[in-house]
Amino acid sequence: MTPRDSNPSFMNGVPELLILQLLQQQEMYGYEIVQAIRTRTGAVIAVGEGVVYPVLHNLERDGALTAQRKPVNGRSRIYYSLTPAGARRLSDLSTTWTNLATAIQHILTGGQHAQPLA
Amino acid sequence: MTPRDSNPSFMNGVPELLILQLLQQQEMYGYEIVQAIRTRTGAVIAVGEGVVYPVLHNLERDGALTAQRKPVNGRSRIYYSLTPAGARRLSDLSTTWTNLATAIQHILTGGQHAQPLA
DNA sequence: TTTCAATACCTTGAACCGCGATGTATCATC
DNA sequence: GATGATACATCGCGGTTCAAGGTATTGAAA
Repeated sequence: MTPRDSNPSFMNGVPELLILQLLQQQEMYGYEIVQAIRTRTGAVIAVGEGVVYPVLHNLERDGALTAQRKPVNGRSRIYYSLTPAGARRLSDLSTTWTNLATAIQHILTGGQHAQPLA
Repeated sequence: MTPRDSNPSFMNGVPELLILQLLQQQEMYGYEIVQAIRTRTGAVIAVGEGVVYPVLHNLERDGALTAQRKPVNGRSRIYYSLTPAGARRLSDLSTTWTNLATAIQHILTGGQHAQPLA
């Protein structure tokens, strides 16, 4: 009864988190984001365009991003910027992620005192 | 061509990682693992039995665990132990996870020097 | 000059994982 | 003798992610 908002897996939403974080630092376009994630993580994380573009569309639909089309070098780019709502969303996801990673790290270190991740 | 084994999402397999880690410390049975994860993470992570039992079955099938049935207080428990293969698997997953979490943390901290997670 | 690689956008089908629900059975408690 | 905790198990749903494909422009190579 009452379908309710379905429960996403507790580990999902990382691409969204990364994208929001990147856009908080500077406005970017989709293709740029794909490469930024690849390069800044030393290719440890590589999300494809098939992941990034849908996320961007959803975030824009939800009012977390604004899009602005700009022709550059004869190529059409769509630059995305964080809205205040997007910043809030980033803040929430970031907190959730840190709690999660800390909890996992806690188990991995054998329940001892948490070790720094790096 | 050549169908290949499909690529799991880069964020999956965390329950498996946690279970392997717990079993490395001591042998445990399914129901116990469910609660151990809940309590040791302060309820930040709560995987249900619908997650744990299938993972245990798969790990046993893959030779990463051995199962041993023990009646305790008239209740039948199935205790699982890590095999050497399981220990290797844990080591691999653990490394992968740490790399991943470090990479994400690196982006979250704005590409500066990584901050300790806890 | 045509062909290839890179840029830049996009969608779609399938896979997989995790989730809640559900089911069985035993034990202790009330 | 009903309820709740223990302990096992499975199943279908749904969401995320993935690879693959598609369009179009630019610039370099062949």
